[in-house]
Amino acid sequence: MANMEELDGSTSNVIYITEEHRIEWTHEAAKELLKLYDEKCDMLDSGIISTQKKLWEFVSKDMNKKGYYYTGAQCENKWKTLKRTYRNKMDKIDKYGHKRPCPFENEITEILSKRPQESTFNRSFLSSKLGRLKKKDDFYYQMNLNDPPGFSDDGESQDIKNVKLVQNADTTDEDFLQNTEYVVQDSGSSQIVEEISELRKVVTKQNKVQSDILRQSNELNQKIVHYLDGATQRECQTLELEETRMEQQNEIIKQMKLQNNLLQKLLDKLG
DNA sequence: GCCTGAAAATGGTGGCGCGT
DNA sequence: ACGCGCCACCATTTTCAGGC
Repeated sequence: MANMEELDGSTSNVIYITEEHRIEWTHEAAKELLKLYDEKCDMLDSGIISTQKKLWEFVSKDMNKKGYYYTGAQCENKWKTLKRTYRNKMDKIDKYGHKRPCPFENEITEILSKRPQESTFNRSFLSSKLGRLKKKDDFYYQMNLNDPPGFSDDGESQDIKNVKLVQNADTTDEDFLQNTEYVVQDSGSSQIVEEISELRKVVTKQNKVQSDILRQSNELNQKIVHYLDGATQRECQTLELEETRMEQQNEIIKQMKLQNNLLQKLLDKLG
């Protein structure tokens, strides 16, 4: 590689640019990219990040903090390339059964398995799944590290451990980005992002468990309702049968009375 | 409230140049 | 031949402003 330009003063995480301004991705940088992308996707899912574009800006900023100087667009491109390479490899496995090592196969598999909508081209599904979770005007999120989202009732707490990521209609996305940057830097950088991500996972898990319980409860209730409906129906049928039986008995009694009358008249004539 | 068209967002793909 | 990084373009969906 001729005429390389070293952008980073440190000896590690060195990035080179060629005469044609082609950047190079080191193995470590790509691995970091996948890790950050996975994290940021979690934040996108939970609505902390509003769009994919912002996601790549955040990834880029975090990469910069770790000494990897790539733009959001470059990060996005790298992800696309990695995904394409991954798919090509998988296609070849399907077609020819043989396998050459695919870089970051495990990492990409994990990311795609968590987000199946990304593994195939299906925009409508993607949109319905992720959605634009919030309209820009509604964009108002609060994160509290002591309490997972939705579990805190003290939004005004001044506890320094707490972190708030807030954007309302009066703030621009850029303001929000900068404020978020400020808060995150002040509060311990990527560790907090990781904690948010972890907390989100816990909440998601709890929500899933709750959802499962509710679903099972609903199924049980439906069965009970179904059983009760059946019981009511059977009871109605029993009543109807009973009524019919009573009517038949009345009819029998009526006929017997007529018979008795006739017999009485016959006896009177005979004797 | 509904409709419409422009703009934005997003993922996929083809092609180019380069290196191996 | 193949892989990689990048760019440009396409198809589709969503958002949003404007008009009725």
